[in-house]
Amino acid sequence: MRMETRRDVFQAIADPTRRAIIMLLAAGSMTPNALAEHFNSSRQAVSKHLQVLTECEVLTQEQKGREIHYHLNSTKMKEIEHWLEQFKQLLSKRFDQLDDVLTKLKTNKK
Amino acid sequence: MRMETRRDVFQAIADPTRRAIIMLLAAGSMTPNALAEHFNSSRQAVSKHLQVLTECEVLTQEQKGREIHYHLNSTKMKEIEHWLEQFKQLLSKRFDQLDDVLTKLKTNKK
DNA sequence: TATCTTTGCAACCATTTGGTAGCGTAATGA
DNA sequence: TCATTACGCTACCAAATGGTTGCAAAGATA
Repeated sequence: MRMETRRDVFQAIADPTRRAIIMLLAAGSMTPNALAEHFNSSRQAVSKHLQVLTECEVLTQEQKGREIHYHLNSTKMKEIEHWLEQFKQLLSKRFDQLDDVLTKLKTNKK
Repeated sequence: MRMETRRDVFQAIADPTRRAIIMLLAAGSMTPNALAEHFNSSRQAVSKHLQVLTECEVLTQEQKGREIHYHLNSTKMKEIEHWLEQFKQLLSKRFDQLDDVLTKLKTNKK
């Protein structure tokens, strides 16, 4: 029973196709059709992923006539970076504590 | 029509509860019951997440009597880091190209 | 030994996901 | 003007997800 649809960067990068789309858009903005050509999946399938990515605010749309150009909002990706940073800090803290324990054992042995 | 169950680090961190579990385990190994106390969800729900995380090889189990201690395989997290690194490189490349264009425009104006 | 505790596992359920097919609309181009 | 193209949107489908309840196994404890 999920309360609400979770739409965050972490969900954005959960799907391999979406990760590929992000990578392609990191190289430059593209239209759905141009993107779809890079995949086996249909235009609609890619379009759905683009929708998800837009909801996650990883992408922004720019209408140009009948074409829509999708741009990457690279700042959103920093959330992942930030989370990883916190994770690494927790890890290093743990190893610091382990160091403490080892140091104490040493001094006790003296 | 999904071909196979996707089980990778990216799917592991897609769920907020799983991200929290990873954070807790970054501080030190724990049993399912101890973990479940940190959440509103039931032991079984947490256990399911642990199962997913184990399948993703983000966690390893260690049986100690009737208790099971879950440990973090922090090396798996490097996959995320690696992906982010690639992403950033692509981004910077794009900006380099933009720089090229700007430089050329400058020289043309001369 | 009998009982409690920790845990995995299977069954089940509602919702979400990733995908397809088809329709409507608006812009482009002959 | 008429055909084509690019796209969003809806409806639909099978599989996956996140969650629950209940049960069984095996270790701890009295």
